[in-house]
Amino acid sequence: MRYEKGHRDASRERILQAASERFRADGIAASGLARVMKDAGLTNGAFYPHFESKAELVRESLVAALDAQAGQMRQILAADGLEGLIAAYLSPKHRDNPQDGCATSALAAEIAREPLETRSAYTGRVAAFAELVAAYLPPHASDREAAATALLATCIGTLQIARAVDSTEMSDRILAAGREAALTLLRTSASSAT
Amino acid sequence: MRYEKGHRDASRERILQAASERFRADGIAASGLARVMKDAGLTNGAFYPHFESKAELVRESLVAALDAQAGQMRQILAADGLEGLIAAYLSPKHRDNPQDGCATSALAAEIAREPLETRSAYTGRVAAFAELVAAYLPPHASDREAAATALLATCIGTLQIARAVDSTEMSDRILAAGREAALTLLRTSASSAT
DNA sequence: TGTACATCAGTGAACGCGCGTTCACTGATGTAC
DNA sequence: TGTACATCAGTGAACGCGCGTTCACTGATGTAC
Repeated sequence: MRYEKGHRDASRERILQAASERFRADGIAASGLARVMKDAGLTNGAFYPHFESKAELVRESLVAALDAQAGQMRQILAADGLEGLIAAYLSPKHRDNPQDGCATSALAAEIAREPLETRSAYTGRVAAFAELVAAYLPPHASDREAAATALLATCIGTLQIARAVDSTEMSDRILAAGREAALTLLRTSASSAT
Repeated sequence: MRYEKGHRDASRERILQAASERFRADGIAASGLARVMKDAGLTNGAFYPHFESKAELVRESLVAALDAQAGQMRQILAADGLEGLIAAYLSPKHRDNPQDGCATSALAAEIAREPLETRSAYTGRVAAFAELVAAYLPPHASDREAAATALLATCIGTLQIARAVDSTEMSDRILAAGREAALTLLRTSASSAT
């Protein structure tokens, strides 16, 4: 072999990682492949042996980011429950590091404009997130799936507004308001009968 | 005058309207000025006598969209209260027509990457939205501003996820879950003491 | 053991295209005298 | 009243640039005989 075994796979992983960070940081449309490839330590031309098109890279890197996120969510939920997840999601650290954070809060509007195959892959992952969260809602709650989806939506909307405003003080207040609301939804779901 | 009085202002308004729709529909980075100008019934070159740069157009058209939205919100609130606003915001019609809808749900992530001046203009408008909503929360509620912000965030996050998923059925369920959660936040805010 | 060839991840220049932006010009109508 | 000029919103071609994509080539190492 001209390169050690696994070299090609390692390159592909580096491209996916670089792309998923770049897209979350700068947006999909605003990110060029040349920059992604440079971040991955490769040159322009090495892209197409790995991916068919930018659209395929978007889909694959989005799936990678979402699957990694699911793993992190599982860990946090196991350790600190839904309260822990809410605190971690609506934290200044998450707000200030979109490149390592939730793909939905960074890319939702752009995902809505992607080809069907990408949106379909996204849809499945979102449903999985909701199931993950629903499992931590009290078993007697009515429609846990819906409550879980709304809880996620509250977190996502809050983080996006917190990122868009230009005042740190106001942004912190928005995060706090979101945490409060998320906890309220959690408690309300806990007390609602089937 | 070579053109009737007000012609220039009318052109500027058409450019702003075309831009604000195009940006909300396709995103800022993915929208070209040539297309916007064509939508406004003008040619490329007529852009720069009206605006200094694309960044200025983004800021001005965003402000226009947000101010128009504030007017619509005021009307809906006056007629149907917060319940009416929630129903209108989290409706299939709004989901399916981003070009005429909420600028935040269409552009939040991109606004976060805009120059300070744009984010600053945005911040003021978001605070105004929160005030508008807060005025319809019961007067005895604790921290109405925070409750209003969280209510808006829930609506925004819900709409974005509803737009991103590829299944209409699931999207409808997401909207319903968001409406339910928003009403819960409204009721909880109403019953919380200062 | 030595030599010819195959393999293939990656290089780097080039393709056409649309981007944001610039600019010389048009042409209808105003004003000056 | 007639003529020369000023005004200015808009035209449309062009600028350099970075985009996604293509492709001839490299070079290290495998395999065949």
